[in-house]
Amino acid sequence: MTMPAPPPPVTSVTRQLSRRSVFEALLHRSPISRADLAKVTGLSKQTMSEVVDAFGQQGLVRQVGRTSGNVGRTAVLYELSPEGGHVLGIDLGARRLTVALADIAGRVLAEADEPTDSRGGAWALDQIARLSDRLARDNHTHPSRIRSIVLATPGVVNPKSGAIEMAPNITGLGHLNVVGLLGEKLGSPVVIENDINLALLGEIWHGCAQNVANVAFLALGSGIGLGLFTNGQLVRGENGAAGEIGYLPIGGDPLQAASRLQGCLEYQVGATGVLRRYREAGGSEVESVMQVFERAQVGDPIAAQVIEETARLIGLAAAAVIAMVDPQLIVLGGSVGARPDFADQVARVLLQLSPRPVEIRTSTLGRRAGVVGALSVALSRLHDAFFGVAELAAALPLPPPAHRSARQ
Amino acid sequence: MTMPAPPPPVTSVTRQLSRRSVFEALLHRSPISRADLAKVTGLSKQTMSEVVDAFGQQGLVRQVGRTSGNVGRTAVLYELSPEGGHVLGIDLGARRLTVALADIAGRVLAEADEPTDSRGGAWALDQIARLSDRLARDNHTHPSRIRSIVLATPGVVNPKSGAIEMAPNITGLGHLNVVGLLGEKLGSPVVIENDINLALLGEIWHGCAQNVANVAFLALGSGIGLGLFTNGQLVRGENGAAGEIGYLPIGGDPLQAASRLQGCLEYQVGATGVLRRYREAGGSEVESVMQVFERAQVGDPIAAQVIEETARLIGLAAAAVIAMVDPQLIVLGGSVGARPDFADQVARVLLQLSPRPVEIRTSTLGRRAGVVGALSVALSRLHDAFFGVAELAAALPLPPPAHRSARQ
DNA sequence: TATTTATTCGGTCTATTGACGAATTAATTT
DNA sequence: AAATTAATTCGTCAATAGACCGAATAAATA
Repeated sequence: MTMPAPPPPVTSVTRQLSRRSVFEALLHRSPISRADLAKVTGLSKQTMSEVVDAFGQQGLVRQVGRTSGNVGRTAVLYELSPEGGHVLGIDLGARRLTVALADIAGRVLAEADEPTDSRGGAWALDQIARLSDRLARDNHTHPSRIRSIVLATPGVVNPKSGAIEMAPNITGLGHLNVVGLLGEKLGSPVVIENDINLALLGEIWHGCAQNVANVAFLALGSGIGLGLFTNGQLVRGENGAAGEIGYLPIGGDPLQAASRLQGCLEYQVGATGVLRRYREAGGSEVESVMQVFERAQVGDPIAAQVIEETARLIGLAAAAVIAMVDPQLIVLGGSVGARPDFADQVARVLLQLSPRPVEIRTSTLGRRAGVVGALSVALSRLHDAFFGVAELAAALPLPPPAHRSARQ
Repeated sequence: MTMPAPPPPVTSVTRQLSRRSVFEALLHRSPISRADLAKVTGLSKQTMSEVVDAFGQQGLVRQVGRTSGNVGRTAVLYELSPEGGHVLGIDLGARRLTVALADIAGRVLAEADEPTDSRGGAWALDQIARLSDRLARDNHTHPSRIRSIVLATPGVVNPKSGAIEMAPNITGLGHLNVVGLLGEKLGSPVVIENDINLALLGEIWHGCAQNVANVAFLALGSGIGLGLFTNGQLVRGENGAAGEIGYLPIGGDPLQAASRLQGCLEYQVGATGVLRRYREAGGSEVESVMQVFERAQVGDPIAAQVIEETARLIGLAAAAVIAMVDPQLIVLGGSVGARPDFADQVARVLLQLSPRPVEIRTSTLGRRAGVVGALSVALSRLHDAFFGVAELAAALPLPPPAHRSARQ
């Protein structure tokens, strides 16, 4: 068994670029010969051989056979080796914990889930460690091979510190240094990101929002939240609180106490809000929003009315998103939002509202979206660690504002 | 007089990087010796000399004296030469046309403005060409030295084609190929961008939003508009229509005919909306929003009430922006928005609304913001043309979603 | 035999290193 | 005070290493 690949030794910028484009080509045209790699990347065959040899020694690529049938000498085919590294995606929800394992090529090797330990906090972290460990061992991967871990969690994640600042649904998570603790338990760097943001990235990677540069993900479940992707980038906001659209001043008096505390929109369309509205409208006793939908389907007019109103408010929120960031697509997700019937209602509302309506789709990954998005981020972090060209990414900064102007 | 620098001959990626960092150092530490450049950039003295010599031959840098007083041999000091290239920023407003000229180092050389030719369309373009030409010649710069031009205009600018798709305030501009016509008249590449977006960039470059990665610019004048800057990038949206917050479903019934057409929020807080509300509330005859403000200042209670309501709605819009993109700062601009008294009112409203209020500032550049922003974009486009590392900027894409998963 | 793959061998470009001369200030001697 | 020497810094030269490409060559196969 090869050792885990050592941190790539310092190579010059240009070699790093070559390595990077070769890796990319390997990623996309999996079994491929060196000659073809040279054609695809535009590098010379010699450079190609050097890079592939280096990758081979690092354990990043492996041979997978030879070409045959073509005129001429046969070529050795290469692909990315699973030995190159593994990544872990974790979705820590209030109810359910999901963990997924993938190799460096993005092949999902395994996925597992359990009910979240209701004691929360440190217990949940232990549970994550246990489940991750099991997943790795069951797939013939030593946990030490895992190089990058991303955790999806509800709440606001500070983009600078990586700390969880508001985790309303999981008790005692806000007070823990999750990055540190989990990183220690699992033995590799952990990054935390908001679950809705990751669900959005999941849909972009493997779901219904592929190849779209401007998408919004509107999640409606027990609460409401938004993920924004513009210019091919996730919008986190200064404090990681972008997308907290529960606080949109829509659907009620924003100065009301309940609105200020819980958020004006969330007060209406959050699960408790929907139930409250149903109750206040004279509906019979129910325990979950799902039940309200069931009632509506069997002809309860009050339930239908409550749902219609919910769709109207979500339509307004979608219109606000459209007015503000002009997405190409809005994905509806979450336990309520992902219902096709509900999405239809929202789309109808939007049609009446917006001068140029935007396509609406329902999440195709459903509750897997978060964990898939976590994998995608873990993966791209791993790739960046290997092949990132950090200093190049920076845009050419403009001259300093302190400059004296000729006339002002 | 040296010839305008030729398009930089194809150099290798690594040399291009060196050139780039040397240029950057020159930009920021204006008069600097080669030895210091070497220290700052980390390049060797030898490479330094090669690059500086090349720059000198291109006319990009020039000598500006020698050091003295220090121990050791004196050093020749260099700075960016104005011969290196000039850029033009143009703000084509409905009322006023402003043009500014800067050199490659970002030094603003001159600025001029005139009332916009009211016949609009082709006449306005002619006017731009005339004014630009005069500005260049008055500053001993042949128009052919201008290498990059950015035009600020109201309306939606398609980010892909660069065409103006909705220019409500300037007649006949939407039907013209402005990029082509103006580029031909002025002899260098023209880029068009929405005026509010450019005002935002202006405030970020030289105004009140320096060194902030997440800002929103809320412009309130005859209409209302928003500029968004997140992760250090401008948010344009899929069709360039990001920030069209006149259509936010705030301040009225969004299903009303007037709301659908003009935008729900704009119907209330746009200039005509403010005047209508003042009239409907029984106010005496006025012609402009400014007059309403004047009335309020001399004690007209109806005017004060109308303005208070306007501030309330802008506060709601700001709250929506905060909920959605979590900026660090909101800049108020436009003829109405830039009034400090009005901004104070908005800030007060926001304090009551938002769980974590965001700092609010008024534009410091005022009506110059657009043209300054245009300059900043023209400048960074010029820099990119010289020193951009286009192919490197692309992020490492994730593996294709078509990959088969082990379990799904 | 024609074709394709892979390797080897120069040649070019870029950047670094160390040595060196040139220019200037500081210190010391006459 | 003037002259000489030392120290320091700037910029160039020459040699070298890393990386890339193109051409030539060997190998393998329809």
